Amino acid sequence: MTDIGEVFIKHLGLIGQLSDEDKDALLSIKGEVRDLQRGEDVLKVGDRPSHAVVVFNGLLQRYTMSPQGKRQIHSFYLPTDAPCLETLHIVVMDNTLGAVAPSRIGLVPHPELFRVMDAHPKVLALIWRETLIQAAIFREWLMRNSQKLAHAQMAHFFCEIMTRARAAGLAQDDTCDLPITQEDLGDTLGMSTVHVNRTLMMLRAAGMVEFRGGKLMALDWEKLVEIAEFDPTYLHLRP
Amino acid sequence: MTDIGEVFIKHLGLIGQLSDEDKDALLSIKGEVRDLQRGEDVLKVGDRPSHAVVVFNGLLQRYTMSPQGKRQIHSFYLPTDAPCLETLHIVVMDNTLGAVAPSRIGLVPHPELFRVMDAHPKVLALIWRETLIQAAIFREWLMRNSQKLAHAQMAHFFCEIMTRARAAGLAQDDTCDLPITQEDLGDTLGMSTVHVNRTLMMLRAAGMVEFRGGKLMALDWEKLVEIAEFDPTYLHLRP
DNA sequence: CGGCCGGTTGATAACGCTCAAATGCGGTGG
DNA sequence: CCACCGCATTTGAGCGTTATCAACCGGCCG
Repeated sequence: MTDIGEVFIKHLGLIGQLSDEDKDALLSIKGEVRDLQRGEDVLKVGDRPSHAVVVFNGLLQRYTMSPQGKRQIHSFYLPTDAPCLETLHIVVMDNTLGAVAPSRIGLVPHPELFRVMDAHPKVLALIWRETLIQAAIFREWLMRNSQKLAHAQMAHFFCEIMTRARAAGLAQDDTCDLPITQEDLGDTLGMSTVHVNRTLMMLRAAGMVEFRGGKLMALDWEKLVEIAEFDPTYLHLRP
Repeated sequence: MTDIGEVFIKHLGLIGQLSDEDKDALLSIKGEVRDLQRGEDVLKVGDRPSHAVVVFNGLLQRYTMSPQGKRQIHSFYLPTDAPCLETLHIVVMDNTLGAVAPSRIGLVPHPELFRVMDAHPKVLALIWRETLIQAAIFREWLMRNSQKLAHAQMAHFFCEIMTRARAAGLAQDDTCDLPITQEDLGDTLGMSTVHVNRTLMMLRAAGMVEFRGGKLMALDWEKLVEIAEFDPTYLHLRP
């Protein structure tokens, strides 16, 4: 599936309702399809983008690098997610969007989006809403990384990914793809690779979760949610 | 100054340009003025707000409480800031907005804002932009709390507050108000009160910054910026 | 004057980092 | 098919940062 409109319909449908006219308008959106290799960046710090992005498959990351070369990952974008909608109103990128795994994306020209939003207020409202939900996720990550212990942090992250994957129809049973390394996980949670490894083994030994070879398996979802104190409200998904 | 329109003009003026017509429209906004005591909340978790907020004076905080009663502060709002614009498109509050210090605020009915935004696309664009800048700040806080050492974290926070206060015309020389306790600071940076105290004394002893009695004084701004690795780009202020 | 809140100080322990090395594993070339 | 290489994961040991607990100080307000 490489139709930008379809992805928007699916993604925005998770957080609100679209009329048939809105959907038709979204389907009229034209953009460029592009393949990315692992580690390749699309939008970089300082860029003035003229496109937003949608993810067809693979996995994207949003991150910043500190002067000493430390990376902080701010978000992951699963297939059907639409990163960088904020570029519609933020001129200069203060972070970088890239592929963590080989990915296929769509580049959506801003004018196309403005055209649809101008004629369809509900689409504008939902796209705005999507950017606000991203902000809510940043807040949750701030809380998670600031005050949870390593194992609870990690459990919380896994809960979020699994919940989002399920909502997007990307999970089978209690399994979903998460093609990242332990180093990526460390740069997400703000902990060293060594500690990521040890924490991961604890969760594994406790029979809660298996994360290996880019696959995430929730072996005991209830327990995972419990130690993570995971409450999905902040994702603002439609019930 | 308790005119909501004037505050919006000032605040949005920091991040973009408004035409005279836009300004007139903003001045037509009517809302309720309210005084808050220290510790009083305006919008709570689970609320479905019908108003946004502007700060006339004092200081507001946005925060969440963990099940064990740990507080994470996500933002501070200085006078002229407009918190909770995101309630325009996010139905349910997943966090709480309250006063850290005695404050005077304006409650801005959503319909008033929609009325102005419908007729003035530039106002809509700037309000949207404002919510996106909030998100950029959350990202920076995530990075700060995840990978900086205590003293660098604190320096970074002080740099941000000072920069925002200066931009809003709230600072004299290298001094501005910051009416929070060391405990508040701890709940912001995700560290214990004891450690806040010790870190604060280090910065003080190093002659970089003085924070006492609700006043923040940058004694050596250059050095503060240096150890914080502070780069104000993420605030997206107009040059 | 007494109480309360915020700030300060000390001692101890937990958590997570760093450095360093070893293991496993998939892919490539001989 | 095997040897080798590079990358990710795993393991060990020692250290540093920060948390926790507890007590004390000092100012402000009733």
